[in-house]
Amino acid sequence: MPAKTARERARAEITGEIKEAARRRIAAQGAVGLSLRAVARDVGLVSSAVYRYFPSRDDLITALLVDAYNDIGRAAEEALAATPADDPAARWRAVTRAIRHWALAHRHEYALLYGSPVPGYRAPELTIGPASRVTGALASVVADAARAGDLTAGSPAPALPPALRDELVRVADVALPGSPPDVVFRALVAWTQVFGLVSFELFGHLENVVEDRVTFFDRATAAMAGFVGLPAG
Amino acid sequence: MPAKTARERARAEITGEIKEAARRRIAAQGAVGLSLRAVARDVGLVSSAVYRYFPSRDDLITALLVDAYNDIGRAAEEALAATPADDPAARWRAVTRAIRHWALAHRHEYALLYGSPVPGYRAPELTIGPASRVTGALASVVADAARAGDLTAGSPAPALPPALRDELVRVADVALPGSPPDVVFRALVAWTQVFGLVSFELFGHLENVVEDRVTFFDRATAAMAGFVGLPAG
DNA sequence: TGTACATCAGTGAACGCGCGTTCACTGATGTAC
DNA sequence: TGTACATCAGTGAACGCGCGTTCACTGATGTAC
Repeated sequence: MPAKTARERARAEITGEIKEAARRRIAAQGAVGLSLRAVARDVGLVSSAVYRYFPSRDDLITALLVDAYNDIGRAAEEALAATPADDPAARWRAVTRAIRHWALAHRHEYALLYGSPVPGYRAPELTIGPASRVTGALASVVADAARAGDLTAGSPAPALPPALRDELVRVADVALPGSPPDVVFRALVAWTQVFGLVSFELFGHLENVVEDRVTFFDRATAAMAGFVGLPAG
Repeated sequence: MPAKTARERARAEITGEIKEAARRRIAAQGAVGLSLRAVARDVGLVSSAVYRYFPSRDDLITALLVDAYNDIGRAAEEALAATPADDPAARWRAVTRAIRHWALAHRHEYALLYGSPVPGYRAPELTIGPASRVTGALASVVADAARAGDLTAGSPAPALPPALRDELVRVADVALPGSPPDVVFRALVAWTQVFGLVSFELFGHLENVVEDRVTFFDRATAAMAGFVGLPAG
């Protein structure tokens, strides 16, 4: 790698400043209303100058989307790495907690990732990789436990039709190597529960229902860990 | 009730036309981008005329929100009413299916209700009643079964701290009369799972994961019915 | 039943605003010889 | 090391657009006597 020129360093820095300003705007008003001109103003640039860095508003949103997926993914992976491998229930708790914490600390970014799609915006293929990191962290809690033979029976498995079993085998190959279809099935159900609960909390649907959110979340994910068959260490 | 005057009838009719046009706009482009002027154009009115019917754009959105909550609530209640009371698992299936069907048929309205909140828009108190109808239908499946003594053990209950138990007792009073805290707890977890899964499907997070959505949804909600302890009839 | 006045729906122009994107330009940085 | 040219970041004006909301008005509908 040749040494970076002044121009290259300046470019990287200003690209970062633009994204940072956009993140602040999103934190304040959400991603839908994100305005290139406002971002330019915040950075101290003329609006047309932003086009030297991002070809369009959509490209800026894509960059932020990718960053956010990587960010929440990293948080989940770090939580996983910090928890002993021989306590599957604790690992599930750690990863789900990390997801919730990241979501609370980045409400509008979470909404960008997991809320209603931004109208008129279509996320390109390149977001798929970063998007799968969080899910990968959750999946590996289950897959590691399954491979180690640590899973308890979990909830009684409903009879899965052959076509669905085949699909689940394919999912296992990609995300939960070594896990049988029943386990993959329960992991997917628990996966939707985690994000369902986080979204409900963030989007106001727990209002007047559950006030002690931390405790409820912990018990809920613990119950779902039991559903999946993850034993406490 | 005195007979309606021509003015009153016209008013009701045009109010309906405005809401209908707004619904079509939302179906096409989502609620965030909803424009009073566009709606006025669709109805054949000048934009300022809409203000004779709704004092502001936010009030129009509120009206649509209330209608949508009532609509999905009604769908859930009808599904409940159409299923024999002595088969709790079938009732859970019927209500969750109704929710998913309504969501698929009204994607953007679902997003308005359960997706990211519209920035700058704060739903007023009067939306709470209609909002609780769907949830009430789900809750009564569980509560009816509990009152009839039909619940099986369900998933092993994690030890709930006293403060949370108290909260759950309060929730039971409002929504699940006669259900003990453990049952309320599991019902809430299942509730978040249903909407988590529907949202994931609608918002594109099952892409490249599960393709046979109908089957997966059915088995997932069946598994969660088991988690709650709802017996098959 | 007819008249006089009050209510109200709808009009059309206007206010003030912000948006994404394009384009010809200037001046600084980088590169090749 | 110095010069000549190419690259590129940033400028400022402009295009064309749509938005929510207000306001004075006209004409139709409703009400009281």
